[in-house]
Amino acid sequence: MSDFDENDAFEAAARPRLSEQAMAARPMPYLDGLNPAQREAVEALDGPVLMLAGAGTGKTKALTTRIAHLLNTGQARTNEILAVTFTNKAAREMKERVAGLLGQTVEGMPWMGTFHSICVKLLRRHAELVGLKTNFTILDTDDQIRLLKQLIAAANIDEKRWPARLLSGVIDNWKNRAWTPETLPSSEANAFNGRGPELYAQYQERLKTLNACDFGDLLLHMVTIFQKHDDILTKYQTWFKYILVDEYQDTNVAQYLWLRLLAAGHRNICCVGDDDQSIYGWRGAEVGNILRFEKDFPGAKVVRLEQNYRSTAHILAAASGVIAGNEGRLGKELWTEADGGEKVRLIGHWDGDEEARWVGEEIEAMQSGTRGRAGMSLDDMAILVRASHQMRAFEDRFLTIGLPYRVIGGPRFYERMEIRDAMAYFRLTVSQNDDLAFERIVNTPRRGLGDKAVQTIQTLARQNGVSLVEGARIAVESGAIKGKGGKGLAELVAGLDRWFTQLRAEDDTHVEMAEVILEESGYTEMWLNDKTPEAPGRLENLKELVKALESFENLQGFLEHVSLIMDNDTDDAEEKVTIMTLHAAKGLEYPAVFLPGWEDGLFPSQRSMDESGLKGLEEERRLAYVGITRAEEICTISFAANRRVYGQWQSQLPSRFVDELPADHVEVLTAPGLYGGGYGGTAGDFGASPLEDKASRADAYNSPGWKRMQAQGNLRAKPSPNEARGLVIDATAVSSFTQGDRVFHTKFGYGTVMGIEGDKLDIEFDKAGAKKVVSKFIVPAAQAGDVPF
DNA sequence: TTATGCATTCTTTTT
DNA sequence: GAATGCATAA
Repeated sequence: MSDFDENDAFEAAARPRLSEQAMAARPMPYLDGLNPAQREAVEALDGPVLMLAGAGTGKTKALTTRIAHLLNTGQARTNEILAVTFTNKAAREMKERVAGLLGQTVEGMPWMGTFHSICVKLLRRHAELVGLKTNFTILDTDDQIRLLKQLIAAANIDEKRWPARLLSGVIDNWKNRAWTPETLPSSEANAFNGRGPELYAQYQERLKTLNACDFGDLLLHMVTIFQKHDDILTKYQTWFKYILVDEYQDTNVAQYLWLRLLAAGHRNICCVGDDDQSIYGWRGAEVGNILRFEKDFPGAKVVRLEQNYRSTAHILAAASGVIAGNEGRLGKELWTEADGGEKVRLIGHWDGDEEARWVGEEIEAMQSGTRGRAGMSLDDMAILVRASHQMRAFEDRFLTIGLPYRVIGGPRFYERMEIRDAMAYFRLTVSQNDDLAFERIVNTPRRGLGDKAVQTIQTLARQNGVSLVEGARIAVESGAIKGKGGKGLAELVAGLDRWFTQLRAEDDTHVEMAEVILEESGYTEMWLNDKTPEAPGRLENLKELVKALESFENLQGFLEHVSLIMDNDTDDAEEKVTIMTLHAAKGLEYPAVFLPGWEDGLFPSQRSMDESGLKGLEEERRLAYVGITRAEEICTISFAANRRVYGQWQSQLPSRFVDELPADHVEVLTAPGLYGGGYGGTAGDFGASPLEDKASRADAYNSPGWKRMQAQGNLRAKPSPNEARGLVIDATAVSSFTQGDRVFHTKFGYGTVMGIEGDKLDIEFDKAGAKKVVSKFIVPAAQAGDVPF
């Protein structure tokens, strides 16, 4: 662990610099593959540098080469470089690539990581300065909300009108701006019905007593410490000789201050970013940070990377055309040596289901090779959506046709209920003071402890000034809780004590302990007895959790890791199409990209425009830009005329971004099927006058027939293929099934009947796994067998 | 205390 | 259409 330890760091380290033996002679082959701009960015080691790197211009290459160069020339040792990224994935990739460039493993770049992971490391050393102990816990959003709910209730505020989620957002915002309760400007006094500031202060107090902090605190506390303790700041300023920041356009004020404080020493700060890819304004990111860089660091060298190595000329031109609609850009002109390639493809559909169906067919076609193109791997295709609820239509469809897919970003592993429950048990075993963990699992599994029992425990704890576990102990000993609940609580407390001593004794590994805890607490049993279809999956996840523990030395280490890691890279061997949000796609690239749902209100998102006006619209436009520039060869944009919104059918207009696509670089595909041609005629029409065309398209959606259907409330204008084929049978026509029958379900595909309970069937679906389904949605497989899904 | 059914709100985007 | 919260019943 070549960390930044007091000894390690300041006793000018006996460790030799990488270079001292052979610096001058050391070859620099890594410089050869760079273009002039990249090379300039790599070689300008000293002083502030702003690298404006457009999409696909080899930014990571430049950044990693720069680090390799720093190490190779002996300007800095691995632990004197602070390299900050936003995601763990980016940090990992960076480490690997630096190692690759140097042809050796870079053992420990201890200060390469996300803002958050680096701040945790720092804060553990200085926790006492902000009233925490070094072993503080990091709350996740769930805990945070629960805590705020309590505070809101205690303040006699109607949680319905002023929900905890809202307050949590307000507080997050303040933290992103680096405002503590003490430094909160008066302009914020009215927030949360005027009670915001006071609740913020209470919340921070409460965190302190819980020895906990939330995500925003990690940054905020460090900024506070740096601002108040000159000696500490100086220490780090001196230590970090070189600072590198990835995705600078996404930094918020707190991160910006943190960086500026640290960089004030050597002034060797290199920020990499692209103002056109700033898509996190809603999370407090300030594009202003990047626009202002030259003012903040006078004499900064600005390098522009503009040669794109990723996309074809048409795709690049389409993206440039869209982003040109934004004001106040730093200005970059991306170019490529690649020639034309395919134009961006544009297609409209009747509704979201049809869109999903079409995309599925298109993917299958690409997989087997079309239009003179060789077959592509599913791994090379991605569907990028604006909002995660759009994913559903695709999942349903792909499940039906058995097309393998992976979803990036959905509910993450560590956010799942069973995992969080298990973790609460672990947390409580490690530290009985973890009140939030206790609250989470007192009655999970059911122990007969309801609200009233919990209240009794809380009162006892408060009266005696102890933790909830201690309160529970008192309740048990005094017999304050009677009956089943009392017994359950006694067992829980005894269990916690037992596990704690057992863990201490170290007779068992922490992995074994985890198993013991889940077993003895009755948690595993709870899911074994659970008959819902999700139960087996949850048990699987628990197993996976225990397995994940193996790579850690102890429970504490694992808990720490989990609170920061939000990755869910599942590197499964099978080829799969990727489905994810546009936000999640930043930094990634795929030969073929589908961009569905380009409809006004959905994309650009109505909410974004309502809340942030032109600024919001411009951020949406950048999101469009990010989406298009993910594509290397084929980019397909689509929109639907009708879409379910809140379960209600709504007619949609094509996105204004569709009109902003430069016609010369777009090929309009005529939609297949009955309604497909209704929005704009030929490619020529579209090319000639996109604006006029928009009107005609809109008219098509406002046709009398369409209006009539709306009025009738029969918005499902077109029968589904199954309805058309007479495959949807009504409830009165339920045929009877027996165990072992092969059946078909429009959503889950083919399967086998495993069991029958009344009108519900337990079915093991070939693709979708075990489900319980009402029999009226099921058809015998034979009947569906000739359906070409 | 828990289970159930009804009504309500809502869905951007996430370290 | 799903998830949450609330009221009522068991």
